[in-house]
Order: sequence, then structure tokens, then C-alpha cells
Amino acid sequence: MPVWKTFSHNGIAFPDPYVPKGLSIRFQGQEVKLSPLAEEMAYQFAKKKDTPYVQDPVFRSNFMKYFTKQLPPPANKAKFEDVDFAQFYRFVDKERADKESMTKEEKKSLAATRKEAREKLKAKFGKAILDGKEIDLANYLAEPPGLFMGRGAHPLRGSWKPRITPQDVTLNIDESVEELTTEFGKFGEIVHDHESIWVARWIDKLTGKEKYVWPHESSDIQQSRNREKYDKAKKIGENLSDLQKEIRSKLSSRDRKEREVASVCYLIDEVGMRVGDEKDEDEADTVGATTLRVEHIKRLDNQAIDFDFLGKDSVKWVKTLPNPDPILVRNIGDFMKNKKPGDQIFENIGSAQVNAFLSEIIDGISAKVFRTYHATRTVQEYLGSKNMKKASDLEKLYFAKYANLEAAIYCNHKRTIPKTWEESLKKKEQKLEDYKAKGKEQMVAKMQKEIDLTKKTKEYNLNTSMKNYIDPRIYKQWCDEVGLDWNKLYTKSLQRKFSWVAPRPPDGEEEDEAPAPAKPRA
DNA sequence: TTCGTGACTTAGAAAGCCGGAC
DNA sequence: GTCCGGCTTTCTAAGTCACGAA
Repeated sequence: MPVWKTFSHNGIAFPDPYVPKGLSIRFQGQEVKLSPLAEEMAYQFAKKKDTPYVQDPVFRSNFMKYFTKQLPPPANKAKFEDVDFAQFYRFVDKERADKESMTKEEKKSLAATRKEAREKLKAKFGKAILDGKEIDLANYLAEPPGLFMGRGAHPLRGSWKPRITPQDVTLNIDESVEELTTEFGKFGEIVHDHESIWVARWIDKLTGKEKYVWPHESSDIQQSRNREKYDKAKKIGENLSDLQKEIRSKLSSRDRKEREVASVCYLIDEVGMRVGDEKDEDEADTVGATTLRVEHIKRLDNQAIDFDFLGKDSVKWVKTLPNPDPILVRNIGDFMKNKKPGDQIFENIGSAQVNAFLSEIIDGISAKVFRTYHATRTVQEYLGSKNMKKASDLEKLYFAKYANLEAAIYCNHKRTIPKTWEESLKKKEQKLEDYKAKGKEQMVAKMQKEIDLTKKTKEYNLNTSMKNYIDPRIYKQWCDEVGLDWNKLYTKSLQRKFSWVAPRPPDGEEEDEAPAPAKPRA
């Protein structure tokens, strides 16, 4: 089904070419002159010198594999330990120091220059006209070359991701354009795919994966898809008992495959697992429900099932399913029988089988919709658990954040704990004491709340659930009920993304509407 | 029925900006 | 007015899922 009639834009922009700085490395006591590409690689590596990444032997050796290919003999046989990058390290240190030592005026003018350049680029490449209406594009700049920053134990981490050129890029645009050349060059291919909304596409030269440029999430087309997603999740809620009845009944199917599918659905519904499709050898070893291995089940009995594995983004996934259905326990026990720790529990099933089963029960439902549904429901139940009408704005805000946290916990949205976490907590506690001593009651109350939230969100990140999982209509309705400005919960860009829920005035018009200035978010 | 591919959504880390506390 | 930490935005990796071909 076509989704657009006319679609025009100027293609995408490309990052500046690398400007060689005349730096060199030393190998076996000798200075080695570098080609521009070799220098660019070493420079990118040096920029990471103070991060944990460069301590990782795999990251280093992958980097060296690509770097040494650009070096003349005998340096092309160099090991990481044999190469002296001191000149590069000094260079990036100096760059940082220079940046820091700039006066305020210099910093300001630099920021202004950069902003101007960015806006100029955005004016030409950051927009498209879709069916006569101007929309923003999301990522209109091609990805720059650099070191591949795969998560977890990705086998390619540290490898060189090559530069892409306009020749490598395919544009999706309407028939009024047959070829396109910009200041960056001529685009490799033009297609007119009326059924797709991508703007540009290329193949990542390192990983072989497709990369896309999309309409911004504030565009009508993205917003309507977003709304459909949440409507679909609602459908799960309306039919949950049917779904669960069907899943439970198929747990004891005579057909093994059907029992596997039902067991996986049970896990997806009850503990919020992802479906977990098969991955390639050259990717990080992470799993979801269908790819769970024997070694990932730490306990299995009628009281509990304990899980411990690495999920998407190599995030540790440790949860307990209390009081599981005994038939599920029996199934999983059966599936694990006579298997080694590294063997998969479920055989020959993946998202295709799971989704075929689910969409048979309710049209259009797939595995991932359960996470949307449960995250949203979690927030809704939390918000409904207490009457906040008489509370202060501050209390309402924190209450809303705790609801958000419940969803993040459900979805297992973890973060690495910031290095400065302990330190910053101490500072807050100190501040609290100061406020107490000075008798600043309001500030005491505020700081107490801040400290409590800091502790509870130590290892969780709330943004992902806010952006992708919680139906914004739930928060909107609650805000209206308790009398809280919805804008205090959502950032400016989320307000734009969710303007289908609460329309906001076009940019630039807000300030003109006197008398009260728009209140900033807390 | 399986498999590969292409389109689209979800994800945490890093960069960058901005507003509150002094 | 300044400074710094935290919050927001950007970036791009890593998932899901439908579809068409074999």
C-alpha cells in the first residue's frame, strides 16, 4: 500500500573530510609517516585514549588489524604494544586543553558559529516535503567514519568503519527526481518507493548492515504509526484473558513445537522478555526468550524460575518468575533434559512462529507489543494507586517519576552507573544537611525527594520507557485529573513526538503569547 | 517451511547545552 | 553573573518483524 504521493528533499549531508595534521607514530624507534587515512584512524583511536574501550585487548587488536593495513612495512606487522602513539595523545590532550582554556567569549562565538553551520545544513538537508507538507528529517547527516563501538563483547569492536560517500547512498524520492548531485557529490541510486518512508539508505561497509535516514518522529507519518502502536497495545489489554487462556491451554499441547511457542509466550507475557531472534556469529552473544540456553536458567521449580542472561545491548537480565504455572515448569524441564549448558532450550522456533501464533489469536499482535502493553499498564496502575489531587506540583512530579521507574524496571532498562554516582549522592546529602541547618524547609523537602529518586534510579534509565513504551495518553489523562502541566513531564522533543496527544503551538509562537512566560520543566 | 533481506522500532552511551544554586 | 552538574539531545547500535524467494 502506498503511503505517499509526493516526496521531495535534497538528499542527505556528509561529514567533513579529515584534515591531516601531519602527525606520526613511532615503531621500533623509527618515525612512521602516515597516509591521511592512517592518520585519521590513529586520531580517532587517540580520542578514545582515556576510556575503558582502549584497555580492551579485542578493541585494540581489531583497531590494529585495520590500522596496520594502512602502514608501510615493516610497521604493517606491528602489534599494539610496539606502537608509540604519544604524538597523537599529546595532540588530543592539547586540543582539549585549548578548548578548556578558551575565554567565555571565545567559547560563545565558537558555539554560535557551529550552531549557524548546523542550521544552514539543516535548512537544506534536514527537511523534506511529504505530500505537500514540510517535515523534519531525523538523522540527515551520513554517519562519519570511525571506530566501531559495538556493545558488550561484540567481535568487531574497535574495527574501522569506513567513510561513506554519496555514491554509496540510495535516495527514496518521488518521480520528479531522476538523479541528484549536491556539493557533496552525486548520489549512487534513486528509487521511488511509495510504500516506504525512508529518505536515504546505505550499507555499512564494516558490518554490512543497512543504515537509514528517516522522517523525524515529529512528522505526521511517524506520529500516526506511533499512535497505532499504542492502540495495538490497548488491544492486548482488552483481550488479555483470551490470550492467556490460549497460551495456557497450548502449554500442554501434544505438539512439541506448539508447547515451545506457548512456553515462550508465557515468558514474554509474564516477565517481559523480548522474543530473541537468532544472531550471527559476528555479533555479540545475547539472547531473548526463544534463544535462551540451559545455562541461563538458574533455578526451575514450582516456586520460581530464575533467569540470568545477557539481553539486548548486552544488558544483564536477571529476574525471577515467582509461582510459575507447573505445566510451564514441566515443559522447560523437559526441553532441557539431556542438554548441555550451551544448548538452546527451545528448538526450531523464533519470532516467526511466536508471532504467527499470537496474531492468530488477535490480529496484528506480535511479541513486542506485550512489552508496550505491560509497561503502560504498570504506569497506569501506579498512577491510580494514590489520589494526588491535593498534592503539591513537586509531589505530583515525583509520583509520576516513580511510575516511570516501575515501567523501566519492568522493561529492564538498565544503565551503567555513572563513575561519579557515589560522589554526587554525597554532595546531595551534604546539601540536605545544610538546608536542614538553615531551616530551609522547602529545600529540605525537595532535596529529600531528589535523594530518594537518585538512589532508586541508580541502575535504571527512565528515558527509554518514556520515549518508547508508556502510552502518553495515560500521563496526559492523569495530569489533567490531578492538575499538573503535562509539559513538566515530557522534554521538548518528546512533546513534539507526542503532539498527537497534546498539540503544542508551533515553535517560536509560544513566547509571544503573554502574559505568563512558559514555565520550564522541573 | 525455512531463510535472507529490508524496513522499521528500541536502546544505552556520549555529547552538548542550559538552568538552578551560589 | 558564573559555574557546574544534571538533563536533554544526538548518535548509531541492536533489536523486531513481515515478506518474498527458494
